[in-house]
Amino acid sequence: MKPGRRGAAVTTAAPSSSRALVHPPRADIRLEGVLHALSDPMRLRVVRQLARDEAGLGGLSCSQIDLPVTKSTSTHHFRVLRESGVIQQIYRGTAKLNGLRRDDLNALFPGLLDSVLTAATAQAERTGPARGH
Amino acid sequence: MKPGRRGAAVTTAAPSSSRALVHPPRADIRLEGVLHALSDPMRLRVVRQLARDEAGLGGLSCSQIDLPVTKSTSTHHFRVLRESGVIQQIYRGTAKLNGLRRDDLNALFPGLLDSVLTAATAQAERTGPARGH
DNA sequence: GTCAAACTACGATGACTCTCGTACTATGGA
DNA sequence: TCCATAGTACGAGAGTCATCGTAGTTTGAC
Repeated sequence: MKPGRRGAAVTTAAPSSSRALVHPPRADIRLEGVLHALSDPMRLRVVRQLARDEAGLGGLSCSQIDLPVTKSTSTHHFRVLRESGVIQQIYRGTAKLNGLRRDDLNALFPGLLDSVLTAATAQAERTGPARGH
Repeated sequence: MKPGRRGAAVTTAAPSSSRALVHPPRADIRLEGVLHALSDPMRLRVVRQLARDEAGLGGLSCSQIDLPVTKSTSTHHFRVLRESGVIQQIYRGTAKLNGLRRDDLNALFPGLLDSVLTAATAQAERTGPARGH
């Protein structure tokens, strides 16, 4: 039996390498799903790191993002983020590059992502001003 | 979550009737908790109805809010909303009046509540009116 | 071809959630 | 006093979630 990719949602374009990842099309992204995805501390952490990196390059690989969990748990969180429509993932060699779906999120839920990011930063400063940066 | 005095949260003032409800003080409200509370369709529905009513009076009683679940499930959702800091509840006779904690939320997470409400309305309009295919 | 790196799949486990029904308490009136 | 109204408490069932460990796949380099 094949790994059987469920769904068959539009995969925006030809991946730069080979394997394809299923992303929900913009119209299928649900507010409840996005809020749920963002309500987990680990996933919020991923999103913040992606946002911080955003200006520079095209994305961060999973292993570049520092999470205090095992790799398989990490995979789980990245999948939740992708399937809820928060992030985009493309294979690049053996790595997988992650980026926020800013355009889609802003089109559907104007201001939401930014207010969550701002709130997360504010809360982090409030809670632990004496910590990593 | 034992009902037992967790934290001794400040109950903003003398209740107009008698029984006291425990609310988290502003500083204890966590972004993850708020996002989680808002990620449930029923609770989002409650919050939207409270927002719609907001201009007028002081609050809606639980039974005025239309939810397609039993009373005990309803109680559960109101508690999650209260304990996460999203709503405020006060007893008024046999009823319990509910209102959004707008000031606290805006102070902690500027713009978040409004962008969620806007997003929820937009999504409802997108999904609701046509229901085409 | 072989090997390491990066990530996935699968199965398990313990915790939490949403839902309900039934029984209970508190309040305000007839 | 008795009763209806509004909501709570408790317990159960079904489901989902976060986490892990182990085993597997894909890719690129040697």
